[in-house]
Amino acid sequence: MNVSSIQDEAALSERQIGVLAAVLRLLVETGDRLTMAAVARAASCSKETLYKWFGDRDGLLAATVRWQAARVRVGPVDRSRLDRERLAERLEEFAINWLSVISTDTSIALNRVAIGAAAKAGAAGPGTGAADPHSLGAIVLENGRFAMGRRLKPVLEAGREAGLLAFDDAEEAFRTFFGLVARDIHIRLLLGDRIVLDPERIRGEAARAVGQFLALHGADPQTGAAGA
Amino acid sequence: MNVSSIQDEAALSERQIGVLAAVLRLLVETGDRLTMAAVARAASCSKETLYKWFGDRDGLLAATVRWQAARVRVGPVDRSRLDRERLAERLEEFAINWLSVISTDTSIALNRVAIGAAAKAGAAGPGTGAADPHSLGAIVLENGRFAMGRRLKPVLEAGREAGLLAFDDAEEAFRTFFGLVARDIHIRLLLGDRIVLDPERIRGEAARAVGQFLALHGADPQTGAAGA
DNA sequence: CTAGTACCGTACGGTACAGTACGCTGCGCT
DNA sequence: AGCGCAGCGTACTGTACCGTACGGTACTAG
Repeated sequence: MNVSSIQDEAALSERQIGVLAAVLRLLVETGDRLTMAAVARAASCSKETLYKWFGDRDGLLAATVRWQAARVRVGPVDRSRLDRERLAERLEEFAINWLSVISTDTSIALNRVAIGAAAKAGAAGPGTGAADPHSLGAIVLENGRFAMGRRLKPVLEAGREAGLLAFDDAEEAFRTFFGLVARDIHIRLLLGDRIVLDPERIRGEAARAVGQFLALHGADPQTGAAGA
Repeated sequence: MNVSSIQDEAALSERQIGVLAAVLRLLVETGDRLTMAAVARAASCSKETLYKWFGDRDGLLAATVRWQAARVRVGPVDRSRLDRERLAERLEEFAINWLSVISTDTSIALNRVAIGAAAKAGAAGPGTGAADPHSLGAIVLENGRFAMGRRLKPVLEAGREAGLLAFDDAEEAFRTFFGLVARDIHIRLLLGDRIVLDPERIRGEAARAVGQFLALHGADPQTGAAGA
């Protein structure tokens, strides 16, 4: 199906990035009613060029998702001397960043497209084994949920080494943090519920989530961890 | 757009229910590649009848979602004398039920369709005000997330009155519970990640979530609440 | 037996859109 | 100048599918 002249790490020309930006804009504006003709028009290029570059409608979508996902990266882990204050700050920063990203129009649009793609391909799967790693859903997951896990876990482990956190499994601890941050927000946004998420509110949500997480996994002098 | 000969509370005939069941089956099997012709074939009825009954493709989808959502209801709130044991049991029951539902093929398919519909209608909205209450997304939200909230909040409040729980706002407490139960599971399922959720695992997740929730909002003799 | 009703099966019109073919333009190279 | 190439714009093909129309069938009422 997907010839993909664009390999994973192939550099994108300026022009091609323009195309992807146009795709993203259209995706946000018109939902998944995205047509190749509309992309060509919006990007001032010909359909034939689109097919030459991206091989396929799916290839175009995948390239867009990959490209957008690549720009989510944020500041590196500052591993230097953790005290409780610094750790909480770091976690809050993560939470704020995460909430800011998932409430973005582009993030919502991309997640919706990926979920739609998963719906199309969902039934054919053999049941055993993980989902096709080239699917949009896998890409979004990989660059969203899992990337965040990879970035946060070192922080958690540093916190544990510094005696500030207590947990058995960093993955589990991260998932709890994830749940405390997102709660019902993500699914509501995806389903079209209009939630006001101004920076104020995001900051508040982040502070609450971090407080709760520390209440669960903060290392009290006397208590062990409460995790499963 | 949607003429909907089927009003919200109109009784569905046996035959019509058969059609909706077929829609659901096809939705699970073929993703949102659902065509009216396929439905007619699967339900052994004519397309014309489909249009007469449901007015529209959207109407058919909405009827299916409503019908399926209506069967999520579960046991009533047993308000009789709460002790800590009983409360935890009740919460676990909720969590187990919730996880069981959202990991169902049909639930996933329906959520995906609703999210896809939200994607199509997403950009046209005026921005202010809530989403169209007739949209599939709104229906799913109303019968899923919000129905669960309405059912769980009395339990939480009963727990508070019995001195077992401490929180300021039942809605906020519920959202925390929601986050602790679902964590990253729902979004991963929607995006096509294959997670094994056997009853064993579900029970474990539920127990953990309840433990964490009680750690956050359980009324210790000495401590106030930690909620925001 | 005739008329009416409710429905099945299928054929048809119309439209939207993926993917392809082709002509034309401008640019670098020799 | 002549050649090749990258790419724009557009016209074209094929297909999928929504929504409708129509003929045929079973069943009921009078």
